[in-house]
Amino acid sequence: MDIRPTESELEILQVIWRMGQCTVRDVHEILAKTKDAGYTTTLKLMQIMHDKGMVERDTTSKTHLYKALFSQEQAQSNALDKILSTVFKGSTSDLVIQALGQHRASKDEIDAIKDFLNQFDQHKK
Amino acid sequence: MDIRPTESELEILQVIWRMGQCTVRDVHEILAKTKDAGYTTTLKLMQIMHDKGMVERDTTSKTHLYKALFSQEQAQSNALDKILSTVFKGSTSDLVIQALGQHRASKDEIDAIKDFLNQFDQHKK
DNA sequence: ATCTTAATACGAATTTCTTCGTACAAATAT
DNA sequence: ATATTTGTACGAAGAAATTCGTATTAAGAT
Repeated sequence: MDIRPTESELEILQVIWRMGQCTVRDVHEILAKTKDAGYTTTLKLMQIMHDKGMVERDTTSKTHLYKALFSQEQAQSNALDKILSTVFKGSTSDLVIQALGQHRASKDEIDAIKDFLNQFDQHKK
Repeated sequence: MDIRPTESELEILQVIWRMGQCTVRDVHEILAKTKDAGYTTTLKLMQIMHDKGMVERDTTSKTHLYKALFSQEQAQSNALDKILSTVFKGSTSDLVIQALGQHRASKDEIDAIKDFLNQFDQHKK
């Protein structure tokens, strides 16, 4: 399956990932807080996502229940691959340094990253 | 200006950034190696990018010369912001750790990142 | 001078994404 | 039972991105 959700699809997926499983209304109500789109717009998008095989749905009862067919981690991995090749010339370290430079991380976050790097080193040697 | 190049525009920008300045043919020939699109398609895209204010061009001679009006760094920053908010829930450390985990970095790259982190710490304290 | 090649301009077709209105069906309330 | 509310289906319009063909003009070759 092709994991390349569009902008709007990602907004919806975020809600689905957070809730694990949800209805069109669930999604719509959350999106409506920050955005202003009609209910049937959200419905249609979720139907299209179903057609594309991004989500599955349980149609047992009248109100359908949607679940994602891939994880947020997979979407993250995909998004990283894409920007690495399109704007970072493939350099992971450029990406990491840019990310750390522009969005300051907390001490805890930095420590987590350091730990990760040390673990990494050990594997290499 | 709005820095949100599309997929195709990014392919073109990569060439422009690399060469600093170039003609439609320059771009087209490089893209043609990996992709198969007509010359006028590339031309049209570059004209549109000009209309959008992404590139400037020198029309002194018949063959126009294009330059980017924003840097690769700006595009990187933008791309990072976008995926942070859409797939990483805003967590920079998640992004960094994912990036390091999935694309193995060389020893040098890891050292560069460590240096950067240490520098970072000092600023904080 | 004329022919050929190489360039830009531009309209238009195509595709993909987004949005919404309307129709209809099921569930709920009166 | 009937009316209202809540849901899905679906066509179609609108907008944005992509692609390409044709016309025209400028430069270079014969």
